[in-house]
Amino acid sequence: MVFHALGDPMRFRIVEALRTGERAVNDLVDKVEIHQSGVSRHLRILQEAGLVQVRPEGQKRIYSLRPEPLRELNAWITSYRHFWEARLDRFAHALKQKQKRQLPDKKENSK
Amino acid sequence: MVFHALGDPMRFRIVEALRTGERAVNDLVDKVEIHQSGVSRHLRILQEAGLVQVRPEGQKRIYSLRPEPLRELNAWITSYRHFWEARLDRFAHALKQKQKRQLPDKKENSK
DNA sequence: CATATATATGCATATATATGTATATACATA
DNA sequence: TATGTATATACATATATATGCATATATATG
Repeated sequence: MVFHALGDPMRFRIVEALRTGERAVNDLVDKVEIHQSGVSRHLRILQEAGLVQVRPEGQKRIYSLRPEPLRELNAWITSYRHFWEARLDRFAHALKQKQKRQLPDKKENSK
Repeated sequence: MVFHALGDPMRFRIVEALRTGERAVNDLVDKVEIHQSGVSRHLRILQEAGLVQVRPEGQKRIYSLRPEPLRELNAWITSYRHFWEARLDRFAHALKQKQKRQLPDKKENSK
């Protein structure tokens, strides 16, 4: 749901625009060059994905980011970290071989 | 591009299936319940997004994850971390007040 | 209350997307 | 070479999506 919401370029731009702080709808319209109705609909989708929240202020409606889904996204991507490191190892192997000579036998419990 | 690629539920499942290691197309077909042609097309899209790579092995084609876009995704989400922490501070405030009493004046350079 | 401002939504439409079926392509093997 | 296996792709189609326009709704202000 979050990936889908961020998958649209316009919505991504809106999220990036909200990065620096809360914004009224028309402020966002000025940034992304689509019609106001489109921005409102994108905001709706972002809201349904939990990525933004609204706060009325007079006749304006102030949108801001909700950290929760971003935190979850971070958790998800973090769960792949071992995978990156495993990949890096391929290239880091030679380097480690070098290091072994510097630090002869440093707790080598991995196969 | 990466968000869009991961935004489709089937492609997300394929990525998750590749998490544990490389897989031939038919292995993936067994996991996600769509037709083989669909899986091939999703793999194409994932490949265009840089998320997977292929390696031929006999008549099979072995797909595996490419760490690079995931690393970039991590970099992107990390750039929002200060934002999360700012939000967390609202709730962490009371806790910090408590801690202050335990550790009276610990280098309080923040405003 | 009339009018202006800010935002959301119904409608129409063009485009994108996901999917299955059938088929092409590539490789292996008898 | 003929056949089987594995995968990709052309085609058709149903559905989703993004967008603008017009309008409804809500709030502020004269």
